[in-house]
Order: sequence, then structure tokens, then C-alpha cells
Amino acid sequence: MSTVQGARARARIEVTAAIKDEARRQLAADGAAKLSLRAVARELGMVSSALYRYFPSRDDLLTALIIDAYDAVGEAAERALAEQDAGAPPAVRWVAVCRAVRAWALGHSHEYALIYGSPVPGYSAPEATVGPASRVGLVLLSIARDAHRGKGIAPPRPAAPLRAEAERMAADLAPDLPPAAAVALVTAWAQLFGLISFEAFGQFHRVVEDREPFFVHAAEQLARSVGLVLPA
Amino acid sequence: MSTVQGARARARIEVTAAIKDEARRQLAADGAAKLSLRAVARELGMVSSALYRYFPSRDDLLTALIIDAYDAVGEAAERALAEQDAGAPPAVRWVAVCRAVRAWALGHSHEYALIYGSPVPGYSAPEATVGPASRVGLVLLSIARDAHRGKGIAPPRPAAPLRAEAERMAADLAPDLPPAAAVALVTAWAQLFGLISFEAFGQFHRVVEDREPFFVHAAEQLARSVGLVLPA
DNA sequence: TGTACATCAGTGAACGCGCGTTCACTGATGTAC
DNA sequence: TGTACATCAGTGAACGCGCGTTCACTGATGTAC
Repeated sequence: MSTVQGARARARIEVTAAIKDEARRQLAADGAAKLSLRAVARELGMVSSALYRYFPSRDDLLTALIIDAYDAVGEAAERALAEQDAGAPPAVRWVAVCRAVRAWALGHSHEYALIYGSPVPGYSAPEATVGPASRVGLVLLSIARDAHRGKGIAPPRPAAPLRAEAERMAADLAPDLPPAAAVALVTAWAQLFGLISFEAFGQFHRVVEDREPFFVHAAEQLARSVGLVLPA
Repeated sequence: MSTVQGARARARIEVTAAIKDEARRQLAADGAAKLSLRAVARELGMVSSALYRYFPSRDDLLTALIIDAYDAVGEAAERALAEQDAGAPPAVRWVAVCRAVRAWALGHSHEYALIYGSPVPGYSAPEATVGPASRVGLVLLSIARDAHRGKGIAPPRPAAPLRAEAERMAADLAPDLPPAAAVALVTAWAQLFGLISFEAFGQFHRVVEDREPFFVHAAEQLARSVGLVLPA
């Protein structure tokens, strides 16, 4: 065990990556349900049983792909936020993050479907996925939090029979924000992925044609719905 | 050929329905990818080749299930609208329809996933699905149209580089509504299913607990976003 | 009303296929003395 | 530095399984005269 890893350790990392890459390629070609260890092995010039040195089962490979996908889209969101000018208004940063998530989704539609589409039947996501799964949400949250620390965000309408749940949500997710903001944020988060899923899954076929400006407009509305003020 | 159908015709209708029912049962158990003609036949006490008298291939059976699902959720939406009092304000009718769609989705989550989840790989929806697929959207549209014919709906903010597409959308979908209303409507439509999908697909796990009031609140916001005015 | 023929639902065997996973093994890489 | 042993990646055969679809067939239901 040395800090400079031996050939064996290095090979293991490379082969593991190659397996995941090939699996992603097959995901894009045939979807998650048809992802097959044998086909991956075949394409890699290995014998199928060899994959069991790297992933104890097909489900574990799926889990790895799911975690990678959540991390990839989370990273895209984080990068988009980091690239904004320091003085950029929160609403502008919000829209930039939304666009980055959409771009990743459209560019990796099968990985997107893996994490935001129908749950894979018989597969239940292990604990290890919950961290990566929350990255996009945390980015959106951080924008709202910044805005709130700045001039305070204009919180949207409060809710009537929702008060208790709103307080619970705020306590859980963002104790520094008013409950109404937490509700608005979670709502916008789900709606953002609704817009992206409809586009990625083909529901906008013959409905929305010029999709980029449509999405940007919708993202701006979402920003407004969480109380961020758009510059004129 | 008589108006009172013979035993053969009646049997055909019944067996076709039995096949679809069993297929739906298996859909709920294992998901669309694992839906198998042989398993359906086995459960029905038939030999697998007999199913080919009713559906020329597995994909045709899937198509029938997809159309049925679109029709079922569309019918749920239409029924919810029809059950409203004649004088009910548009926003109230809107929320009622949203709730009906949600209730259907949560009660038939695998059929919901079939139509609003990841597209089935290698399967492309035939033309016959587009009519049924638009029923929910048309219900929402009709509410907006009524509101517009009444006092006129408060159209939301117009859009900057979206103007041309907004006009095209309005011309295509609702020539009697202002372009901004068409954009708002399609946006709300996608966002509605975003909320429902997140709930149905488990993304609200440990995020939203008391989901009914949360959803109702969000649906009210959607009504507002298309210009419907909520009663105080 | 009765008979001859056409239609059609369902059978059973077969085709060719791919899958996940296990297991005893070989041989190369790494480790400890 | 050199040797003996342990670790581990990859092999190849085998297990048991289920799938979609085709095809020649039987026998019951419907139709036309």
C-alpha cells in the first residue's frame, strides 16, 4: 500500500471506468432495461464472468451509473453557478443553472432518464445515491439563500393548510429561509424537471418548436416564483 | 354482420380486454420493460401463440396499453371538469382537474410511468397515440379559454425573444387566446406533470411529507401563472 | 330447416436467441522475509 | 537482492432460465344457398 498506486490498482481504476463507459454507451443505445453485463463484457473483449471482479451484480453497476449521472448533472449545475460574475443578480444565476441542467439532460438523455425517468422496476436506490441526488437542489437553494441574505427575497404567497408542512420543510432544508420560500423552492425544483423531462421525453413534439427561448422564459418565471427579482 | 354481435365477436372483445387487464397487472408488478407475452398468456391459461390472434406483436400490445392509459387519465381530467358546478371560478376548476390527474397518476403509477416516464427504448409511439395524449392538455386549455371568454384572463408577462414562437404556439393550439397565454399554458402543463412525476417517481422522498396540501398549493400557483384569479 | 363451406380461435412444437450468475482453474502481479 | 507465498484479474464451461415469433394443425362457430 503506497501513495503511488501500483499497476494493479491503476489497472483496476481504468477497467472500472471502461466498464462504466461502455455501459453508458449501451444505455444510450438501448435504455436501462436492456443494459446487459454480457454485452458490456463482449464489447470490452472480456469474458462476462470477469465483470464480477468489478461489480458484484448488474444492479451494482446500475447503481454506479446512477450515482455518476447525479454527480454529472450536479457538477454541471455547480459549474454554471461558479462561472457567474460575482455581481450577477440571483435571478440571472438561477437561469444559468437551469440552462446548464437542461443542456446536460438533452446531451445525456438516457442518463437523464435513468435518474429522472420512470424508476427501474425491482430496483430500489440505495442510500449512496441520496447525496449526489440532491446536488442540483442544493445549488438552487444556495442561490435563494444568497438572495435572502442580500436584500431579502420577496417571499411568495403563504399557504393555508400547508403551514405546518411548510415549517417542517424549511426546518429540514433551509432553516435560514422563511417557510414560504422553502415551499416555493421545492415547487420550482420539481417544475424545472417537469419542463426538462417533457422536452427530453418528447412530449413537446409538435407543441413547442423553438425550445431554447421557451425554456429560458419558463426558467425566468420559476426564478420569479421563488421571489428572485429579474433585472429589467 | 348484425347489430347484435355474435358469440365470436363478443368473445373477441372479452378476451382482448382480459389480455390487456393481465398485461396491466404485470406492468404494475414488473414495469414495461419486463412485460412479456408469454407470461400474460400463461396467466390467462392460454398458449403464448394464441395472443397473436389479438395483437400482432408485443409492441402492439404496448401501444394499446399506452392509448388506454392516456385515455384513462384524460377521462379522469374531463370527469373532474364536468363535475364542477356551473358557476365555479376557472381557478377552482383548474385545481380540481390537477387533483384528478394527480390522483389517477398515484393510483396507477406504472401506467403513468408508461406514458409520462422514460420513453421505452426502441419503441416509437405511433400516430394513434397523439389524440389520446392531448386530452389532459385540452381540458386545461378549455378552462383558460372559458376564463378568457368570460372576463378575459390576466395574461402573464410577455416574452422577449420568444415572441415569434409564442405566436406560432397560439395559432396552433388556441387562436382565440393571446400568445402569452398559450406560452403560460404549455409551461404550466409541463410543470404540472413535473410535480406529479416527482411525487410518483419518489423524488419527494424525505423532502415533501404532507403531499396533498403541497400539491394543491402548487396547482393554485399554476392557475395563477396562466392568469386565472383565485377567489379569496 | 338443413347442408356445405369458409372463417377463425386456440394448440403444441419448434426456431434461435440472450441473459445473470457460479465455479474451478491459470497465470501474472505484489508482498514479506 | 532473491525467493516463497498470497493476492487477484481474467478464463471457459456450465447452470437454468425466459423470451418473441412462426407454422402446420384441429375443431368449433358462423354464413350462404
